[in-house]
Amino acid sequence: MNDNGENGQKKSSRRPSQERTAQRDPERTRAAILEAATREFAENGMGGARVDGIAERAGTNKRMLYHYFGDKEQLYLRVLEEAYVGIRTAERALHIGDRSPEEGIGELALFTWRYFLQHPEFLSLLGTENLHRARWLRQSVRLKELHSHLIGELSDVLERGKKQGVFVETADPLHVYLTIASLGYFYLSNQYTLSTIFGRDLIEPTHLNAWERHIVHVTLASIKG
Amino acid sequence: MNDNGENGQKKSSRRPSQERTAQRDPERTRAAILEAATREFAENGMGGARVDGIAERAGTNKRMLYHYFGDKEQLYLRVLEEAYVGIRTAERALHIGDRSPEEGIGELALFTWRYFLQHPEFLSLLGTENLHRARWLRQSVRLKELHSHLIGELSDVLERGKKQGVFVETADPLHVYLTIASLGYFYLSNQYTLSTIFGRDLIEPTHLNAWERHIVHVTLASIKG
DNA sequence: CCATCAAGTAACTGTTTAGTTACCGACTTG
DNA sequence: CAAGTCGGTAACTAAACAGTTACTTGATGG
Repeated sequence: MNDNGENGQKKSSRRPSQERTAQRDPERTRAAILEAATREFAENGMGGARVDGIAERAGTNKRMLYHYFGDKEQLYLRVLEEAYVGIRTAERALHIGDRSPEEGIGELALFTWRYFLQHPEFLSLLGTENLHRARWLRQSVRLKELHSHLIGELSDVLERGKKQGVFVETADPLHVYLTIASLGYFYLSNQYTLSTIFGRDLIEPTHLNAWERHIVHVTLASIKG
Repeated sequence: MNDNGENGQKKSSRRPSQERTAQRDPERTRAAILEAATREFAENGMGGARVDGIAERAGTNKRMLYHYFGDKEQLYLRVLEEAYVGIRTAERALHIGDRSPEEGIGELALFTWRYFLQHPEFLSLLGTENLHRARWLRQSVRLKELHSHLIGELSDVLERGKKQGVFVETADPLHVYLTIASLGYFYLSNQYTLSTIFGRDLIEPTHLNAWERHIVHVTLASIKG
């Protein structure tokens, strides 16, 4: 298997790196398990996910999975944490405070919708976690502080809009965020039953674009003064 | 389903009565299994639900479950069908066309929110079914026709509102329904993760009432002309 | 150059699970 | 009342499952 034509270089001052460690690479194995687990949990939920399935997807075996992550539940929690870190990090990079209040809210709505669209596994993990009443999320120490920033930034934007008279005084940051997230989450996560019962393929680009515009419109219409 | 409410009365003048049939009552056993299955599937999803768990909740055993419903998957589909029939039946009884267009839409929004609030198992089943990409719902013959009525009625109300000049011309019946359902579904089905990450108990009556008003407000604000 | 330790494999274990079979007992009917 | 049917019970089976153990391989450093 090792037809790597490179010299077997040893004793370099640096850690054995990429090309050499095609066979043995703890970092990569670990990352592969995490990614495989994300897909397995997203596709099958906590009850339906199979440890063997994750190991196979990751191109390794159960022994490594238990070695790096303890057990199925701890692995699941890591997957969930990573998913939250992913969206909140990307969100922060938006800097919605740098624009006009209306543009800022519009940008947040657009970003959220597109992030949901590109990360169906995130929506799925949220659904699974809520089915279990946030049983694992509640145990997470890392995630609580991750979210105060979002509400804080959103709150600033709304305040500015209120002072400028473009937003109503009753506009609430949590309500605004929940509105944006609701409209994106439901449409995408329930697209399968909705498409079936209403006989319209919701994932078609035309409908997708119409709903994107709808989200921005509804969000702004609900707070405009 | 079987509208024969009482137990099967025979041509004999003396009917097998309550105390007699405490031991044997096919209708009740069947109904008990269906209700137990609804709870088990809602709480644990398809992958997490246990056939033994359903039998135990129903106060019977697996043999009866397989006798009446075939297997786990068919039982699940029956549960899902009944859940849809439940909401669509109650919805129909609203007769939103009997009021002014604005009141009609407002009533639909209120009804949907309150139904979701009182039937968390329905939301949970939807989530499970969508996790599996409507794999079982797609097989259902009964459910397709159930939903054309909703869109039809909603469409009439919107048309009337447009003619009266209270709704914008671009208002779309599916979008209106999706807006209402989105805002209710996300808030309730994701209440556990949301309450955790935002540190606010969303199920508290104060917040519940605020969100109810918000849904009606947002829905109408998005279509008012 | 060999002792050591970490990465990795694969077979195994005890338990849980969906689904089945053998049987029971009450009621109906010919 | 014999025979059959239907509602119901409980023990069983084969497969799947999460988690473990015994082992191999290969790099490193004394």
